[in-house]
Amino acid sequence: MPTISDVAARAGVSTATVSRALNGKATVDPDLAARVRTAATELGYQPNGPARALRRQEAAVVALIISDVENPFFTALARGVEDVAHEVGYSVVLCNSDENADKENRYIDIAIQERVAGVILSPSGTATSVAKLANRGTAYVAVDRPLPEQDSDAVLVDTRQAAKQATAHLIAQGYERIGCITGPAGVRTADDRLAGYRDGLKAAKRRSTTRLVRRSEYKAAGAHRAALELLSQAEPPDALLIANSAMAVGVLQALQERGIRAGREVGLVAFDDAPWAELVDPPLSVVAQPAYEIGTVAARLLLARIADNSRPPTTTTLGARLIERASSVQLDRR
Amino acid sequence: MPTISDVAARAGVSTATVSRALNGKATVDPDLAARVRTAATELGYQPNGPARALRRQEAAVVALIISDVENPFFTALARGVEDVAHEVGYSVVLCNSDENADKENRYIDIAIQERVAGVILSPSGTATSVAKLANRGTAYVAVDRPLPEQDSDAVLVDTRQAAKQATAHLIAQGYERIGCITGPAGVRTADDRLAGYRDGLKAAKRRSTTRLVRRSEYKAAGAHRAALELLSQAEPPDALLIANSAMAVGVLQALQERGIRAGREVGLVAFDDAPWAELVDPPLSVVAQPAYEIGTVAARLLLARIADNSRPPTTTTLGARLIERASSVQLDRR
DNA sequence: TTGAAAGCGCTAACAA
DNA sequence: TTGTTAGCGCTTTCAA
Repeated sequence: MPTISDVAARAGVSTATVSRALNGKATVDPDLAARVRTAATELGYQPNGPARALRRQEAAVVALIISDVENPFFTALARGVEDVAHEVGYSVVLCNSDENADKENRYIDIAIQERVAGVILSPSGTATSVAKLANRGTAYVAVDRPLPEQDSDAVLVDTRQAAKQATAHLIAQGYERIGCITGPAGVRTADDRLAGYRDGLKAAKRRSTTRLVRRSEYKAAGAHRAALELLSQAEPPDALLIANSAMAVGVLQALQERGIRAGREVGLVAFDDAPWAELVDPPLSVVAQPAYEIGTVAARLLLARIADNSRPPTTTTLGARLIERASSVQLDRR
Repeated sequence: MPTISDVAARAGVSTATVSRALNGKATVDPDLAARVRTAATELGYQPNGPARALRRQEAAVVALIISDVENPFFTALARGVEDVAHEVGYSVVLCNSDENADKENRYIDIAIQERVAGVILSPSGTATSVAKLANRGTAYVAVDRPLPEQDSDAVLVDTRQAAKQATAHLIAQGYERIGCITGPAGVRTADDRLAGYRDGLKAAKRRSTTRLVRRSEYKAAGAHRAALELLSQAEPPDALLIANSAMAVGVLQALQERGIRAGREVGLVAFDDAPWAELVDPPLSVVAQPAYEIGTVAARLLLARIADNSRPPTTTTLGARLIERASSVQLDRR
């Protein structure tokens, strides 16, 4: 593997000049610079990243720690981050914390060890391992969920408001016993969606009851179990607000197994506009979140903080959009 | 940020001893080792990754370059790679080449620059930028698609055989004019699935005609267009073999728009068992690929090659499984 | 505009 | 078992 010295020898200059030429410094004689570039190409020279990072005390890399790579919401978000980061020459390292505080913590350690320029993460619950980043002065931005401390950059969705709106929609459609299947306690989006659901009931002077609420992992299997439980009750729900699209899969499976037609016997609204939402029968009403945009905004925020760590913290809250489809329209109204 | 010298000073030993203690070398006095660990914890010491990589001439990192982060097939594969890599203390860096040879090439350069221990990639077509890896002696493994040169490790699926089987199934169900919507020319899986489709027709003494074949990106939008084209013909297909699940979404949309019932007027089989495949009406028949397993096998192969670059190249071919659901059962047979 | 030289933090060869 | 020391490849003063 050729080094900068090999290039220098071949071009007949010092390593300092090679470094300057290859990094586009203006203070290099054009002829020399050309000679250096030629030599580099001929040798197939690739700079040694770790050596550069060691010397510069920072790598042109940002870490993105998300809680589920298999969740389309997060992959869309990831693309947003990538697109912005690449524009300015940063690489993005994707890490999957699996909604697991230990894994998250481990990835934060790795990010610190690798001396990345910054970290974007969807914090998994209450663990404050993020404090380590703050202590070290590493730039970071929270996405999807805020951090316990308020003094950090964050890009969020007004998910409570969206849940309230979705609930109001179900009420307006004439559903009587509206239930909610949300994510684990302590995960902020899960709590907010539940709170918004309760807001919606309250605004319509409905009583909310824990008998119609279930929590599970943000996955199909848990939601499947939760739905079966709810449907087995003496007074089962006639509509459900579901906290993400993976859970919606579980709920739809449960309905199918029980032979219950979605939208007729049980109205449905789920968070996240999955590509297949229009394909199920009846088409699934959803709350569409601006996942890609969350990623781009977060990346820009991170870059700004990398450039100036003293800037005041910013929280950006984006809106979500309710898309009404047939799964939430009462039969007698059709 | 504390360095190894700070830890050494605090523990009253040399940096060499700190290094040995923290890396679990057996030749350190247990008492000293304990003192070192205490000092490290008290200081919140985190080793400097680039410095270590520079000295060791290799980072405990493998790069995974996939052609589409938003494709569940690749995210499942990624989890397989992750799980195996983490077991042995390697980090995984996920890169999204977007089916774009330039981006792929760029990521390969980055992988080389960062001196990763190895690369797993789904090669986007014919570009042989992979040769750079070979030249430098960096370990790599191809997944999903083989590389032009045969002398490298690869983990593949016998996708041609699977496509043939799926086509035979459609024929057995009584479909007459079976079409195929596959990925871009030059992408090996796309070509293989088409070849398998033709194999299937041939085995049944059917003529294959290009009028029933379309290609597009491996995305919903392209498949949507392709399906509309096929359905607009004088003699439209009465069944379709679709090369992945994102494309299946596009095709199902097209059928919906045209008011054509899948499985009745047009039989369907798609590659990849998406979580929603059972939820559409009628449930979608699929060719399930062992994505997670591809990832685990590839990771183990890569680790073996990192350990011994002289071992003979291995190609592992895994099977796919046809899951027959109602979308490929002729109405008169139900 | 260029070169010489120091040094980023770590590990490993060598010496004690 | 421990310490001393060289050096991985690069960037960046500092001096010329």
